[in-house]
Amino acid sequence: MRPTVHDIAAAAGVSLATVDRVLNQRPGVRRITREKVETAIREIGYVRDVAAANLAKSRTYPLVFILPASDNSFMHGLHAEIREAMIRSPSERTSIRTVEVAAFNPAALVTALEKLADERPAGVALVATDAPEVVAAVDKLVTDGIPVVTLVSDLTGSRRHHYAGVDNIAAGRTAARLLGRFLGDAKGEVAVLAGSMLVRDHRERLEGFAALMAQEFPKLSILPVLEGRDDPELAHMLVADVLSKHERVIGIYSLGAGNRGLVRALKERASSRPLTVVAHELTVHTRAALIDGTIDAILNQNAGHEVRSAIRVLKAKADGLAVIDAQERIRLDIFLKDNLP
Amino acid sequence: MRPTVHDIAAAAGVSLATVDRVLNQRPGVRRITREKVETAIREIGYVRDVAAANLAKSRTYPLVFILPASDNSFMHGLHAEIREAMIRSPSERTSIRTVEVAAFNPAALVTALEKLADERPAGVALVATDAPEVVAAVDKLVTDGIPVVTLVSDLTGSRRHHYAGVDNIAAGRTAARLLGRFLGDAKGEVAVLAGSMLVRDHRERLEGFAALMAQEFPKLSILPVLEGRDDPELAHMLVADVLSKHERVIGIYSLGAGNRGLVRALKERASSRPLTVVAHELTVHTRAALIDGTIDAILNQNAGHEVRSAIRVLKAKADGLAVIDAQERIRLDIFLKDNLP
DNA sequence: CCAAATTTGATGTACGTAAATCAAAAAATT
DNA sequence: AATTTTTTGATTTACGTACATCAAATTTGG
Repeated sequence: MRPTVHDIAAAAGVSLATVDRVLNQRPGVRRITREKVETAIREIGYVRDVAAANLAKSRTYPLVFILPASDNSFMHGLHAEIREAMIRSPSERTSIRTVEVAAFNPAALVTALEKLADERPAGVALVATDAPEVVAAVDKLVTDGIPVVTLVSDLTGSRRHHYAGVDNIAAGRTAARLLGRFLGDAKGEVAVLAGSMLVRDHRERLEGFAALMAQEFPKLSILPVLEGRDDPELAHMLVADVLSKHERVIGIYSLGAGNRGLVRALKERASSRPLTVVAHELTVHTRAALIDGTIDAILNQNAGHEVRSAIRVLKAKADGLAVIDAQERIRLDIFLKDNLP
Repeated sequence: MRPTVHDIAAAAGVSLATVDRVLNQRPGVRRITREKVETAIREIGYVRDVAAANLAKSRTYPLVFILPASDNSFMHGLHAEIREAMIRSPSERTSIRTVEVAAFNPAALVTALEKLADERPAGVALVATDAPEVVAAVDKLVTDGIPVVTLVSDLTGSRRHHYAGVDNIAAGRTAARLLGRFLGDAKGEVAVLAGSMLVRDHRERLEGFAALMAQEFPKLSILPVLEGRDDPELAHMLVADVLSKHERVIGIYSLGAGNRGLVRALKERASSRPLTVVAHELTVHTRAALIDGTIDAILNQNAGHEVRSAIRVLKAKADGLAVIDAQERIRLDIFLKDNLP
């Protein structure tokens, strides 16, 4: 049987009330007594029964998700997963609220973060826009004792407790190797379509991609990055343009969202010269393109896992509990047409 | 606020005791009353607070894991993950016991399963050996109301509640495409190293691999399968032999465990002709070989996820609760040297 | 319509923790 | 030593559910 507060009391030779005072950091306990109790806790290996404690406290975990107001499949998917989590809220004792802020806009994000200081939620998850003032705002929350996790895009240099997202440098390198290996001995040019170089995850993917390409596949040269702003129309135009102007393009890496335009441009092109394409994020569009052979591989981050992981981590941090690191590592999914879920 | 038993009682116009009788299927309630209560439950959307219920019942979930006594890295890893889960047992209210049975031995497995009927654990997870008598034994447990999940290797045709493992046909197909694409235009032979064709997961991987190879990469021909019985020594011998005898081997698919022998054989070979290798299961040996370039890709199933998923599912089934399907899908990891965890 | 059987209600205890109150004891201050 | 202050103990209620007991009400059978 797992030890309870009664066992601590007996072991430390104090009353239940004193144990409670120590456990919940209530005042009115002498140093010596406090230490006696703490020793007893360590010695009998007591761990608070979180379920019972939450029951007694009628505790719920008010969580806030701050998301960019972006209109692409991935963000829609992320929203959908958060809605799913809201449905499960009653049984998980969470109460989740989402806040939408303008995308790629540090100021808007900072404003949203500052508002939370008074509200004091049990935890905050945010898709970070990478800027010093955002780091400061996040650090402020952390200092105030509010658990913070970054979602999808990290905020390096900040004191956030956790990052629920993939390693984007590794993703870029993986894309490079897939493209390089799939292209075999062929020589030629590779086009890169990104959303915006202002977002950290896109920058990191490009960084990893370019590094590995240069290092291992020197016979492939990378064309200047196309910034499609995750907009299907713009992406379509850019890709169609590069394909018509550059004869020697034999590979494309699409590292952002909004791949609808890319797929359309690929299907419209006149030349029948083979083209190897690696793209990010599994959506209805990329999935169809993978199946019909327009895209060769998709790198994906599972939004559902990211959301559930963020919630688990926030709850654990709010209670000062440990997390299972291996469980919370968000893996990079590689999908070929054969292992689609 | 989430409705409680009191709310049901008020809504149905009965006492708490009657609600309790209905909820816990205790006798002594008239049909009409029972229906009145059940309607109220549905209408106010009551769901039992499992945490509170488990507290009141002092409930623990006695779970049994039945594992083959195989001496390879993957099974060691699986054991390690179960030990980790045992450490977490107190806070998860589980009490986990493992049973080791002879590998590839239906009779031994059946004996172990039959013993469990009396013990009546809250759930059983087993690495299935594929045989009709095992199906019968599993179905017996299911009929007795004991939740059963298969782990790593499935038992098709049985009434097990869930399978915590990867889709092995898809894994085989994925291996085939990786190998085929990595080899580009090259023509030649491909060797396949398996553990045993008596195990379902190995059979399925081969099936998927052979099918996709024939369909999409006809210029690559598959040599007769080598059965290494997951034994490093035997695998070493078989691979060394096939490499020396077949000049035209340009690819290898290792779909079983015990890849230490394979790696050794690859490093020892004289010829410098390039060889593309896809193997299963990330272990210290395959990881090192991936990094040094001996292996080109590793397909992996995450044992930790499988164990945690099996536990979650067994607990949910024991309580008659729903599981989050997307969360419990065990994904096939594809590791290149760039996305290693 | 009465007795027996069944059904329902009322009530209390338990699970492990949180939180509050009030009294008693111990320590610190004068 | 007397007083004030601080510390500790004892006890109670609560969270939402499970489970048991006994009394009261209702239904059923004869």
